[in-house]
Amino acid sequence: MAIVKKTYRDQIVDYVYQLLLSGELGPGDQLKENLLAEQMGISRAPIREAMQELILNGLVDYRPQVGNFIPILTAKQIVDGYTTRGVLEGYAIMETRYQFSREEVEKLETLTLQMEKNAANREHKMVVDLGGEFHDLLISKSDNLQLLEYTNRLSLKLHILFYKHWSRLYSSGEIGQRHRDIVEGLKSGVPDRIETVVRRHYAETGSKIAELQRQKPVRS
Amino acid sequence: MAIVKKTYRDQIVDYVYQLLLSGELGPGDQLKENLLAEQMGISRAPIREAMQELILNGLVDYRPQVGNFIPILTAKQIVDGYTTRGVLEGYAIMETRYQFSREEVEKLETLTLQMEKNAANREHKMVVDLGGEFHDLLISKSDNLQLLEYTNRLSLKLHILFYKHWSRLYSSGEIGQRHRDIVEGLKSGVPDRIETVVRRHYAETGSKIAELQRQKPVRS
DNA sequence: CAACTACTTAATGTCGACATTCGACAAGGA
DNA sequence: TCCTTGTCGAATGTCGACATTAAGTAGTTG
Repeated sequence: MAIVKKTYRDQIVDYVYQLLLSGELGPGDQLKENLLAEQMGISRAPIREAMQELILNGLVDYRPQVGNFIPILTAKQIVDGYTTRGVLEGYAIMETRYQFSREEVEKLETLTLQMEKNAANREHKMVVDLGGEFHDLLISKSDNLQLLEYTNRLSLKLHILFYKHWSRLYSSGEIGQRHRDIVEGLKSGVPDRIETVVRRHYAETGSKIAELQRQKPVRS
Repeated sequence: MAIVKKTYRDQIVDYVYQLLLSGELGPGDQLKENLLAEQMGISRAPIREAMQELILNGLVDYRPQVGNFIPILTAKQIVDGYTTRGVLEGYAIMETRYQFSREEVEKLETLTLQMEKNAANREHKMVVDLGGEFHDLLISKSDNLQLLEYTNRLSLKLHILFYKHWSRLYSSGEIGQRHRDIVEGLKSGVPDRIETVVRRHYAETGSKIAELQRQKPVRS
């Protein structure tokens, strides 16, 4: 395992991700270049370059001459984000539906059971990790890098911005049912079927999160 | 009409677009920060920030500690790019298929005829402009900003990188048939139909351009 | 002659300081 | 009271210089 010497820019991006995931930074907060530079012991130049990446990935709202802010998404923006994700991943999975081996399908079913179990035990972190594994396996067959690029960027954005909500998203039963539907759609081999199931899955996830957001729209 | 005072960063991005569209810059060329700074009479800082945007939009390949280069896309990358565009736009149009008025559909048909006519007269620039208008009208009904963001970015990337090929893409008859198929799919109101037609349209466009690229893979 | 090494060059990566601009707040007047 | 205006502070936008690194080149050695 090679030790890659990352440029400051990448380190800054990761650092901001951590701030967001840990809750130290939330919707509406401003990312001040001076402060970040001071905290990391570097100058503002690489920070401003890292900002561009965060802006383009939708994790930061840029207001000229004013600053960069963590976006406050409306319910519609949340739903639209997940809908778009469903469109991208639905296609990726549909197109590669025949490439899954029997072992891989069984792995998906095992992951579903594990998710159900951990959800029942309130092991939210485990549920999230297992869900990530389930998701990664599903789209792993695609070799359309352009499609995967957008998919990964959008996944990252949604993950970082809404990670905190995941623990209250679904009941154990719902999680099981949802993922079983996806696996069944995949096993059916019918193009429309799997694509529709995936789209619906993300549409409903978006609605759920938008609903949670609505319950506490502002931050402390 | 307000005069918007653009930041240097945006001006640089536009400048690079012009260099690409005019052919002064082509696949494999390096964008040297010093040179750009000198040409525009500014320092390298805003140029490096503009680079981030170009990189994230796929118009520049970044190689750490080496430089930024205009990408040389493989045939598969070209096809994948257009395929992805078909997925995004196909969904956007499918979802809004009932929102088109009679006048707007007639406008689409008029544009198709005009494209045919101009293509027959070798007025390539006009064909491109009309095609853009056709395309813009088709996706104008969507209010999913996340979807439109990816769509627009991808359109821009493909437009800028392959603009030079458009003049030899299609015969007049092909252009007419293609766009008539899309309009017919829209008029049918059948979800699968219009989405499939749009996907196929872009898949074929991608194949065509990849083929042209293959004929002259390197640049003068 | 091939391969390895040290050097050189030219580009990117980073820094600290200065210039500019937005937004808040206070003072003044209708 | 409300609106306008001027001032001020803090943040972003930009600059020029220096540090670092990758790749080519010349030289050396087997």
